[in-house]
Amino acid sequence: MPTVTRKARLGTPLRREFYARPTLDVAHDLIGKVLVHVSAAGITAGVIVEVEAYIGEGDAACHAATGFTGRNAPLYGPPGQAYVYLNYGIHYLVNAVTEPEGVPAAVLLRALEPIHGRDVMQQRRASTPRASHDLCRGPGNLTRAFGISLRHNRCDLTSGRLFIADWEFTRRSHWTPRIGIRVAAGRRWRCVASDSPAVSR
DNA sequence: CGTTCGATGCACT
DNA sequence: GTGCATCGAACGT
Repeated sequence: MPTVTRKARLGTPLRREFYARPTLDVAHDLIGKVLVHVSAAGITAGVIVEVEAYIGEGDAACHAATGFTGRNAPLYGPPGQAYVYLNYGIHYLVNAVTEPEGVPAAVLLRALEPIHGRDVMQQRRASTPRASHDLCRGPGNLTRAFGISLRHNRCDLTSGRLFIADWEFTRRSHWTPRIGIRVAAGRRWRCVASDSPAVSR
């Protein structure tokens, strides 16, 4: 079965030390890694090709810009856990928390290249058939394709059914300004795989 | 091509 | 009450 083959080729989940580093380093190194979700509907996996960094209370676009609140509490928690929230009342967005515990920062996952479970993604996306590179393009689209919701908030990405693992290929990447935000848009904290057809816009 | 705009929930002011 | 780290349909050119 392809399932077994793919799983066997996946590395083990990235360890907590990977996330307990400067956020820009983590963001850069997440390009080319693989997000995996083992769910009842099936296994989905995709190569991370677009991310954005949100760093600290001094970053006006970071949810921690107004200090500790109930919603942004995960940002202050241990690195390597997921921060999931509902955006525009419609879309779930998933982040990987970074930096040592107490430093509110995270990397937003914005796009993936599907490598397994495209049929499951397609079903979750509903509507019309989509090209592979469209299934997980955009932060709201990828959570939908992966079945990620508020249930995954604060879940541990270094163990369990939702995790990020090494992958056998590395990707060339470059930095651009963050997109879709209304403040602090000048910072070039968006990292994309340079040759990917699955990135935004 | 391009731009506008409605849907929709909730944290925060 | 306001404003989103969005998406896609519906327009206009």
